[in-house]
Amino acid sequence: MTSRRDHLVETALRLFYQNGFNATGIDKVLAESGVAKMTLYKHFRSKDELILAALNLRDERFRNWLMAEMEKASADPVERLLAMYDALESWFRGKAFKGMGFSGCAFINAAGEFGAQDHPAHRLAAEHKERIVEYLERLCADAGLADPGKVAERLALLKEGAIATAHVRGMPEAAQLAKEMARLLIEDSRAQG
Amino acid sequence: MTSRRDHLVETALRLFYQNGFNATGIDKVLAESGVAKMTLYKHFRSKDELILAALNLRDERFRNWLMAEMEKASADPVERLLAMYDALESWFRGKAFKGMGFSGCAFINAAGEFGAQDHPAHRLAAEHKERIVEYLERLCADAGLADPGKVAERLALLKEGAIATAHVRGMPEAAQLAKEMARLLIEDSRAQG
DNA sequence: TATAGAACAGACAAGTCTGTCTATTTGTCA
DNA sequence: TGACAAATAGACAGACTTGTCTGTTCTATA
Repeated sequence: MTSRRDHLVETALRLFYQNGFNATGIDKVLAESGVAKMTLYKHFRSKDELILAALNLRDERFRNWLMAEMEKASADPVERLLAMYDALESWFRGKAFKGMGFSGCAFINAAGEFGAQDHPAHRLAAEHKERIVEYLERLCADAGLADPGKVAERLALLKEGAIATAHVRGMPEAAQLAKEMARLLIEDSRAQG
Repeated sequence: MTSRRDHLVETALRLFYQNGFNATGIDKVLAESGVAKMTLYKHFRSKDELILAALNLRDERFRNWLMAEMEKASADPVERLLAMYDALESWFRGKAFKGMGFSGCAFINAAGEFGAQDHPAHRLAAEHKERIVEYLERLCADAGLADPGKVAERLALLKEGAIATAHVRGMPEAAQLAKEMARLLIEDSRAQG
């Protein structure tokens, strides 16, 4: 049995993600979740706080999903890195998070709506991206690649490019473009290592 | 001397880009531009139409700026392709469009706020991206690269990745990461051609 | 079964939003 | 200077926003 608070954050995440943060009113979240307004304001001081809670949930959920997909694909670190792009493609095709069709990256979207670099939601987005880079860097190191930090940053950039392309242009196959480039990159890094 | 309509669209673009589409009210655009509300509604049927006009202006301005930067960098098509990433970096550092600090890609942001693929603003964003791919494809063909369409898509994906990374994480050096990968990619395409 | 905390419904304030309207002023061309 | 078109200010409607408040009902535990 989930708490009212969790249920609220869950609903908020879905609506914010699908329809945007500013475009989604507090009343819609309440109606959809069947929670009373006073309950919301008991748990959160403001809509902004609810937005941050929703993004924190997304951060945890998304990274857990991505890491699980990568880890179940193979035990080899290089194969795991490449499996990230297959996971992305299944996300782009709407097969990853039940009840939530693909609407781009929640954090890129948040950074778009809250443009100021020092806005809490924008900062949270940056942290999310950096946590993923850290994970990729560990895998690169495990794979024995030269300069794992640099390779991880490049693989992450390919991931962002695939997400933006898939969303803006409705082009899920962008994931495979990114994967081919990633393969080339890792080969190059091995030739030099 | 610019018409009232042009002045309105110019101001709208700046405010929508810096502060978001939904977060920017019509009244702010009017106050900032010194235009009367009735003048706006004489030229545009709704705020949505003003948004589309602003995005169309952005499309034209941005592509002209990018192509000019690339073309003044070199006469060699491969050098021109690589110069794109240098242009991106100067944009990320706020040196490209006077009065408009870098707030990510207006079209990625628009796709984020207007998530539905068939929303006119989302469609316009997709068209903008595809026009740039077409331009890159012409340059790839001029350079005699094998499969210019494929290389152009890859170079474009690197561009999107650099933009998203630079914006979300405040990391303008992402442009150089993308440039190095682009160089690797073009070399690879030449080896096969 | 009694009590306490949590969630409920629904009204309300104060402000913002888009879009419409009228009446006045400005600017241009003959 | 006269006439006509364009732009102005500012009020207004009606819907929507976030956040507060009151009083009722549910639920879990002692």
